[in-house]
This record gives sequence, C-alpha cells and structure tokens, in this order.
Amino acid sequence: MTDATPGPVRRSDATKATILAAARAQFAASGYQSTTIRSVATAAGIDPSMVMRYFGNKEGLFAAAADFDLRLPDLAGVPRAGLGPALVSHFLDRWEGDETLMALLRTASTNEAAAARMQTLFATQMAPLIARLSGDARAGAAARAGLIASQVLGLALCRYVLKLPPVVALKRAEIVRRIGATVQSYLFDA
Amino acid sequence: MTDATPGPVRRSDATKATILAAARAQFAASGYQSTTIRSVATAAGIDPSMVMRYFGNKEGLFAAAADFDLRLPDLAGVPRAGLGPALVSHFLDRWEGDETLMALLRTASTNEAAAARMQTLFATQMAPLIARLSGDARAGAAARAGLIASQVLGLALCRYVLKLPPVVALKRAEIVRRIGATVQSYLFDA
DNA sequence: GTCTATAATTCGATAGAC
DNA sequence: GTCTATCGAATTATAGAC
Repeated sequence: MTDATPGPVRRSDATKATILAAARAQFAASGYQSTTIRSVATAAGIDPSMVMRYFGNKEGLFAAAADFDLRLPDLAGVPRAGLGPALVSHFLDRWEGDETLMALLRTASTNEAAAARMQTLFATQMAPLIARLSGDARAGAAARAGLIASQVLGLALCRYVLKLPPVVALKRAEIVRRIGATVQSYLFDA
Repeated sequence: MTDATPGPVRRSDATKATILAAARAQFAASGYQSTTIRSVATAAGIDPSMVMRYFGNKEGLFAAAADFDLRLPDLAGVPRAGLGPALVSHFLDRWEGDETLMALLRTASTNEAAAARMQTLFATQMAPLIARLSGDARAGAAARAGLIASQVLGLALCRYVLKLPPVVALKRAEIVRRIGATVQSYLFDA
C-alpha cells in the first residue's frame, strides 16, 4: 500500500486517535478510577507506554478524551413556544451520539478535575445560550440556566447512567414533550 | 466507669457504628473507589482488619453504609395543589441532613452494585408513593415517578455533587417553588 | 476483640533497547 | 516510533499472636 501524503508518514496520529477512542469508551463506561492506562492500551492494541508518551500521564489522557463541544444549535428559526422541546431534542441527540458526555458525567461524580471541567462547560457554552434565548437580565439568566441544567443532567443520569427502568422506558417523543415543557417554563416563567 | 447494661458489654456495636459513620463520610465525599478500608479505619481510629472482621470485605462495608430509608413523609394533610413543593422540601431536608444519600449518588455513577441499589430504592420507596399520590394507573404512575426522579436527582447532582455555582446560589424558597411546580406537573398533568 | 505481619495484586511511571 | 523490563507505591485480604 503506497502512501500519497506529502512529508513523513504520521502514523502517530492514527495511534493517538485509536487511543482516544478506547479511552473515551472506558471513561464513559467505568469513570476515572476504574479506567487504567493498561486497560486502555490493551483495548487499543498498543503498548501502555505509548499512552504515557502521547499524553504524559493519566490526567492528560482524560483531559484529551473529555475535550469536546456541546455543538449548541442555532435556534433562530424556532418559534419561541417550541424552544424548550427543541433544546431537549438536541441534548438527546448529543447524549446518544457521543459517549464523551457520559464519560464526563460519570467521572465528574468522583473526580475534582472533571467536576471543574463540567462547570466550565456549563459556564462557557450552556449559560450564554440560555441568556440569549430567555432574553433575561444576567442574574436571572444564570438561575434559569442552572434550573435547566438540573433537569437535563438529571435526565441523563437516570436514563443513561443509573438506567432507572421507567426512565429508560420513556419514549423519545414523551421526553421531548414533558421535559421540554419544564425547560420552557424555566426559560420564560417568573 | 461502671457498666449497667445487662449481659456482655457489646463494645463491638460502638466500634461498628464508628466505622459506619467514617465510611459514610468518605463514600459521600469521594465515591467507592477512592474510599479505602485503610483510610476508613484510620478515620475511625481503629485497625483496618477490624473493618474486614465486621463487614467481610469492601462491598459489605458499602452495603452496610448505604442502607437507609428515604423516610418519605405522610402527606395526607397536604392539599393536592401543594404536593409538589412539599415533596421537594422534604427531599432537600433529606439531602442536607444525611450524607448517606450523597454517598449513594456519588458511588452509583461508577459502581454497578450502587446503581442497582439506587434502582431498588426508587422502586420500593419512591415509585409507590408517587403512585399513591397521583392516583394514576400503574403504568402512568411509573412514568410520573421516573420524571420526578430525573428532576430531583438532577437537582442533587448539580447542587451537592457538581456544585454548579448558579444552582448552589439558588435560595431554598425558590427551589421549593420552581422545582416544586415541575414536580406538581409531573404528578398530575397529562 | 484487637492488632501485627505479610501475602498477592494491581497500577502509574521510568529507563532504555531496537 | 514502539516495545521490554522493572521500580515503587498502594490496595485488598488472610493468617495468626496476644
């Protein structure tokens, strides 16, 4: 197999991506402490020392694996009355399509660094969007964002982490409708 | 110091209680994996082998430390319109007065046994109460209980575990009012 | 009932050969 | 860039003296 890319063949990039994928999967499934450099390396089919070489230490590996974007959507075209359900629908997509979020949530319960990262994620991505949508003053917007976070994260916790049967059994449409109504209330009600 | 109790002096009971208190505190603060038998024993001022003697192994220690009662209140005298806020108020009391719940929540994210215990707690204590309060058919009541759990556990997660600043800053009265309204909706709305 | 000593693992991290 | 070998530390759990 010939290689047509110019310059040196950067095999390390592929290895890095493989390691990160394995790390994300294990952090999402077991949290920070149960995930070991050895087990990640085994899953990735490489030697444990490669993980150290690329990411320095276990903290560096987690930081690289938990780095991501909420990809909050542009909701300009959505009528005001449908913003709550639209937000819930978007979050369901993100939770189900990227295990990075679950890795962060699982880890944040027992790891200070992950909890801090969760705070940053909330402050830089979620809070500004809520402030813009609700059109509220800054102080009020922060409380609204906090209430919304409590409901959305609680849903993710019960459905994807704890797997409470009645929450797992909820149909997507019902979640969007009922939790969406709650988010709508937190966005605009006094 | 004389001992007036009949029968043998059960010093072991006091030791057991001391161990459990220390274990609960550490499980609540750090989760399952970070809590070690050694550190619990040190905090309790006894030898690590005593913990093994009384509880068999680490799992047994956690099971004993996380065994508790939600103490769900008798809400017979509460008018139907005030049930949501009354429930939220009660849960706030329980979360702030007993670190056992936080130990369970922190641990449930990364420990299968704790997650299973959380399911049992939900199914045996929370779901029946919701079914009774909502007066709904069994199937509908399960979904209502799940929705309420997602909001209440999400609040505890953001306020006591992740410590998101806007959620920590919320005054108790505002929590009871706004989250209470959500719970009320989940209890009775279609 | 309490403690000492230690066995048996497991993990993060380092040094260095190829 | 990849792997072998290994160190040092920490942990659960056991055996047994007092």
